[in-house]
Amino acid sequence: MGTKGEKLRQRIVAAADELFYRQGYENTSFSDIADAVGISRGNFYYHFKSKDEILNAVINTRVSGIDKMLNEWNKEFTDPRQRLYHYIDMPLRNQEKISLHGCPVGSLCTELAKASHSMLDDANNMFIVFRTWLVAQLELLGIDNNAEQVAMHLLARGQGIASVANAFEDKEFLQQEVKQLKRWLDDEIFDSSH
Amino acid sequence: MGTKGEKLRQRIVAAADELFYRQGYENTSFSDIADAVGISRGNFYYHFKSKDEILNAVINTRVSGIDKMLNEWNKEFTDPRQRLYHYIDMPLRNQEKISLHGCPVGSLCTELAKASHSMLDDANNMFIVFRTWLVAQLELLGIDNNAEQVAMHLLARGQGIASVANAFEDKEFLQQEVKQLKRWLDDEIFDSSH
DNA sequence: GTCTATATCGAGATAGAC
DNA sequence: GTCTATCTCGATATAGAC
Repeated sequence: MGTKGEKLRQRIVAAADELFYRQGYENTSFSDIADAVGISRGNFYYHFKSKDEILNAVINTRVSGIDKMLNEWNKEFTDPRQRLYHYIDMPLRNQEKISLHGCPVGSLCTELAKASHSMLDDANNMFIVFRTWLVAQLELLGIDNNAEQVAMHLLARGQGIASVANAFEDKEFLQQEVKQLKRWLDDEIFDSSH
Repeated sequence: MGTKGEKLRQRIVAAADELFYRQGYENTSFSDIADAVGISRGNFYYHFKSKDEILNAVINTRVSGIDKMLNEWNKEFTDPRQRLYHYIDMPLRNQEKISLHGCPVGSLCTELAKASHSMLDDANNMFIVFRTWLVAQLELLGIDNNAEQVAMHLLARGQGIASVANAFEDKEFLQQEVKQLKRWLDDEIFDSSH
């Protein structure tokens, strides 16, 4: 509500978000987050009663952050093709972080899946927001028989690029693959739609 | 050396291998492994002095297991194309496990990368064994200018399929994507090579 | 070799002073 | 609201009996 407490809460979530991305959820302790924010562990529990609670807050922040970003893309680009190019270029714009820490969406889902964590379903919403947006762009281009399938394919291609670029810490590979994915979009999607 | 101790050691590694795949490395405790094998925690330390040591053993087992599997494929299929089809079909053959636990190669590398674990380089050898084999098959088909790049592309496609299938626990998606990847191989690689 | 303690540490979580 | 203890638990790891 604009109070000082709310702002601190946001700072905690932001710090946790960054640490979960860099170190993973389970590798990040309350001490890590508290240290990053500059508060004590005890104070931490005033704002979040459990680790699941902060994970939930981080996921919600990421989901709404993705949603906000896509809305900005919609304003920035009127042509659905440009929007899709911009999506595909995303790994390129974040190549430094991705080669170091993978995709923030996929690596969290992978971690939660391994842990059989109940919040995997919530984390999947990060994917779903992207997918919904992708489907919308594809339908604007007249692709409506298999838009969902193409959208899922684009998600998977991005995950494959991020995973391998991360494992090998290889930015050149990432760049190659983004180029190749753009060609695929040109040949298979854009050409076939008119 | 065929002693009883060696056999128990192998049983420990096999149990750890399975548990690391299902639960992840860090989520698996010595107690988990000891319970699975049916020995005490204390006995465990007679065979492996640290958790890193058992991780190392699991990675080596997986690397040599992959190597052995690929050699068997080489015997089973003489045509490099058949071999590549068989590679691409691998997620299909393991679709149950992959939708539940992801790719055993990629998910371990992702976990070790997040933890900044020094053994990530060793884990990457799992990828490299596959890649080397893929390059060999592609070169047999006369693809030698960009065989490495195509091999890396195939690795990444597999990772994308496994990651998303795992996050959504979606076998249908996995099946669709394998089909699509086969078409890509037909159109982009096989057609262009003659 | 295999076991039962046990040591040690760091994690999540709580209580209560201020 | 924020802090300093403190509790509890489970993990890695060790010691030493058998």
